[in-house]
Amino acid sequence: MNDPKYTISRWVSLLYRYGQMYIGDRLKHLDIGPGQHIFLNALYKEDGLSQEELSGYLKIDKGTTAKALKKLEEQGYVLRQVRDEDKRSYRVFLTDKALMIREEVRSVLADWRAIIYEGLTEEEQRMALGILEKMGTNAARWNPAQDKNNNE
Amino acid sequence: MNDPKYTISRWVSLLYRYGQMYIGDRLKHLDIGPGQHIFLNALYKEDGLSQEELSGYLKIDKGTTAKALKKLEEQGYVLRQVRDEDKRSYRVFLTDKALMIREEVRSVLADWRAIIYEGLTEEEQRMALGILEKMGTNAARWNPAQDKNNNE
DNA sequence: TGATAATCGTTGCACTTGCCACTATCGACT
DNA sequence: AGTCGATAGTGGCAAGTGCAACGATTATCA
Repeated sequence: MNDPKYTISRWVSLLYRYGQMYIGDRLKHLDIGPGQHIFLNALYKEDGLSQEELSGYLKIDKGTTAKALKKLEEQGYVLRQVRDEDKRSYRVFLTDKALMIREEVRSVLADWRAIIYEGLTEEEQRMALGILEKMGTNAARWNPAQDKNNNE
Repeated sequence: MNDPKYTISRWVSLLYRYGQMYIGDRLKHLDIGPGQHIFLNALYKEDGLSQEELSGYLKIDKGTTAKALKKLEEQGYVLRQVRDEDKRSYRVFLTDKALMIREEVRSVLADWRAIIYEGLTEEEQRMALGILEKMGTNAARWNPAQDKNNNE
């Protein structure tokens, strides 16, 4: 009787994994893996953040953030400069190379969204985002690990 | 203007990763990692499946499935016996050890669901599942990789 | 000021996951 | 029966992710 209700995490898992595959596939010709686009997009939204701020905003471990940004820097999509006010931290900036592919990266996400939104009414789409946001917020609020990166 | 709409994948990513963390944390005393509970649960629902059927049902790569089941077998939660009718494939069975923790495993998932459902009305919860299911189905239908495991 | 705690970032480790190549077996077809 | 393609499962590789330990810098405070 309660069986079907247990499958939310299965759908979430599927959506996450398939999304990673789709994005990775569409961006691999730019040498951007599924672990990096999320940082690019965050920086498209606001440039010059520190790694800690990125970790807090995306709720991603700072070690993971460091690795992703290191790779993005090696590929020339990003450059990091030490802050004068605090030499422990960087400011992460997008390069021209990153700005050049901005629309392409965004359109990949938009395409993926279109795929999973297929057959949903406008109303349902709005609701989907709203509900996901609520659930995501719940998840983030619960998680103790989040205390470490709580700089929003 | 279209910025906020792009964040679905971010919520999905967050929900997936935090769910993995939560489940991993709650089950680590049983030596069950976040990569294994999903298989246990599938087997709780239907025992004796082959690895290929599990892969197809969960839409998970068969290599990943093989590794997860190998580990579950080493830990004594599962045993695999070759089918007579087809010696290439196994039947995967739960052991008593796995059945013994069935309710615990399920309650962890139920707890996680309760956490992310917090503040949602019954109606919204139903809708959440329905919409996730639609989006998941869309994702699964699109993905070409899925052709390889399409045994549902 | 000097000692101690907190913070930003890096690195190593373990685990999950997907992809690909490979083996063994099965099925279909001549 | 013999051959060849398809299928189930394995193992190696690479990438993403979280965690914990660490170094460097900054902040706190006695």
